[in-house]
Amino acid sequence: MTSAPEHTLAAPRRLGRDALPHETVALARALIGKTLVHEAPEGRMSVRIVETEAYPVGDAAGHAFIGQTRRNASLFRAFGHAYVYLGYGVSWLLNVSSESHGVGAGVLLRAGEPIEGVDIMMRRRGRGRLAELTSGPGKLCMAMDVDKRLDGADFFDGGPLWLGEAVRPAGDIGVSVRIGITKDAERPLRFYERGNPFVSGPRKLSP
DNA sequence: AGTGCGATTGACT
DNA sequence: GTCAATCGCACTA
Repeated sequence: MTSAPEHTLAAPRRLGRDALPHETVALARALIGKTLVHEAPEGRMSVRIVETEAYPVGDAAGHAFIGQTRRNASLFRAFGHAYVYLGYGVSWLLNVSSESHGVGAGVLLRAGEPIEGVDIMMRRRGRGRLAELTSGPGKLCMAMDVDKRLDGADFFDGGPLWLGEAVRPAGDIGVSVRIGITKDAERPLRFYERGNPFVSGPRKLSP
């Protein structure tokens, strides 16, 4: 054999806590192209992050804006913890806590490009098109088996949910307003990889 | 104890 | 394109 099996090409190394910027908006941008991995009981799944949204300190649209509560407590944990909550009573949504302990801010992971465990994710999502497997925050969590159990998990403590180096460098990064919010709606805090078919939302917002 | 509301999705016209 | 589903949580009383 002259070439390695495809799955070995896709295995990234774990990123350390200080390999990413702790400031919220910088983190949202830096996460584009990085790998999100979940080593779940049913198998290992990973995606290349292609869309994020920043919810910085003092942002009226952020869940931390009202202060720390039971629901948003994970946003106030140290940099690099998972904040998972149920949106619209229907979908789980995954964030990475940013800044430092006691400061409520985070980055929403909105979409990924499937890399490993595509068969597992397709099964979890039911029959559907590959283009819609992980092209939205709720779809991403459904596919990767992320739910309330992972709320508060540390991305950098060697656990099953972690962030890895980029399998392929990020391309041109677009910026737009965030999707589906009404407060502080005009702020350009959504980041996505231009031209990537797995980015969510209206084409209008992702030229 | 009751009320209102989403950082969404998928089904349907 | 429109719109209902669905429920944990924060808030009011």
